Amino acid sequence: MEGPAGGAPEHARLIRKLRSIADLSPDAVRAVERLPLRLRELPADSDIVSEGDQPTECCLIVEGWVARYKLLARGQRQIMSFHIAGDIVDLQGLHLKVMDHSLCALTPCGVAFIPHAALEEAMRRHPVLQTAFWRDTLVDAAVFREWMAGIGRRTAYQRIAHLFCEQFTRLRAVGLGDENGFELRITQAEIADALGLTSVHVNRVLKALRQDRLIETPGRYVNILNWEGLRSAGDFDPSYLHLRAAALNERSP
Amino acid sequence: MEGPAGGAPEHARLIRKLRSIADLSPDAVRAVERLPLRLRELPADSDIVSEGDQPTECCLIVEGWVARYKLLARGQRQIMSFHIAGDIVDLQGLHLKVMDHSLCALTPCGVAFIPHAALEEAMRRHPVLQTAFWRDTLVDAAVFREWMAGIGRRTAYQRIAHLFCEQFTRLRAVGLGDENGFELRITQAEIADALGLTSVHVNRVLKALRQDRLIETPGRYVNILNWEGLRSAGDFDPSYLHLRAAALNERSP
DNA sequence: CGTGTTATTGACCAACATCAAACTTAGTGG
DNA sequence: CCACTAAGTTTGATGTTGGTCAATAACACG
Repeated sequence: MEGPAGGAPEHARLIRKLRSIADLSPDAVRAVERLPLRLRELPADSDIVSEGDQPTECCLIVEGWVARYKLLARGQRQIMSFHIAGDIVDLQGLHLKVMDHSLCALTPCGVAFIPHAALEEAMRRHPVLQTAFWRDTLVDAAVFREWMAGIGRRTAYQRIAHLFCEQFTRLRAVGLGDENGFELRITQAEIADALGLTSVHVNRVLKALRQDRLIETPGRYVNILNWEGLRSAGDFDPSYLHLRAAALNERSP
Repeated sequence: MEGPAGGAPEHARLIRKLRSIADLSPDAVRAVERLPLRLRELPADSDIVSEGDQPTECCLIVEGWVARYKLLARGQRQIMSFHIAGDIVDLQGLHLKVMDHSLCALTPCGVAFIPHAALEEAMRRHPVLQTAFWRDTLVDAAVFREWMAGIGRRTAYQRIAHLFCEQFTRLRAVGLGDENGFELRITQAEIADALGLTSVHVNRVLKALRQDRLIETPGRYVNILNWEGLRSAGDFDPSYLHLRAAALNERSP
């Protein structure tokens, strides 16, 4: 019954993620492995949680890409973060009872719901887990701040370069993504909604990034031709991701 | 020994703030009152904490306005939040050891430093305090998200209207601010850095807001002439502040 | 294959930035 | 109390990034 990482693959993803940002005791790992998961498959474009909901479970992403977004008055959408396997996307629901935004599957997704009560019990028994989960919500906030700085003060070219650096780094930190690139499982319109741009402009900037030989984009794949060039174009410094050194090293070429 | 709110005025501000977002037991209130505070007066334009620091205390604002900001590659500044009396501005330092941004006094400020150890001890003894502080960091994150949506998708006019609604609501929620307005203790350049604009453009938009009879700005004061107009111009809905009903009602005209 | 989605490109436009200068306000020191 | 100064506000002229509108091309999937 025990998988290669000492639990079901769903638990393993979560443990890998928590290990990328915090140090877990063996005891805590076992507690995570015992968390009850209610597994579900969601089609693309379906909401996982919606603004106004009062969830009683948290949602762990097992497979696929998820977006956190708000809809504004004139129907515009702002995506505030992308999430990948291992992320628990609504830990905040533990303490903020009403959702002030929505979460949506961008690709077909495997997700696992964990009752708030089970998480609370695990945290009570293992304060290190409490630290890890709180820390995780703080890292999310740090990413919000970095995105805010990008949207407010960086050019479209810098923003897209920065986004690619961030996604690549985050995927590598949890053992996904390849040596020199990653599969970008979102459309240009979704990039636009994340960066405060239009899809037309995203398309033009991507062309420029290709022409500058920073990336190649065969199909849905982003192949990084020149990491240092992309990093400096995007003014990317991964400190704000607060990754542990071990996880960060996964990125180096 | 007990003041009007049952403690020194510095503690009272913090309690008032925590009460605006969470329900505190009398026991927890007493624990907050016993938190050791190291008081300091800071001149305007001085950093309270800087990017790269590894603080061992948290900073409570007792008087004045504070900005959270990042400096980017080309010397541009993005302000990510404003803070007022009662806010603990770097609770995240409890779990993220290295600051990924800075905090700066915009006005002369009274601040109180609280050792991490004292906060941790209080939270261990009173789990409700732990909930309240975690919740506070989650509300901060909710505000980041709202600002991100504004910078990414709202016009300059909407953003400024929204900011004024937010500041007014937050000041009222902790018992500061007047019936129909508040003292705006920041410059137009600082508004610009918060909203991803230039000070020139902020100035022009303020003129438009005045001409539309939404506000008056005698000196540093923002007088709200038409709350409903300002609210709808800024597409402001206070849900994301996650204020308790009692605190929210302080805003109604 | 067809049909809907996504990507790409062009022509034109608007919001906001940049540059520069004048004006107002708030301190500061004599 | 008044000059002097520095900071902040206001305004105009002009430039640029990125938006809008629209059409076509390339995919993806049943």
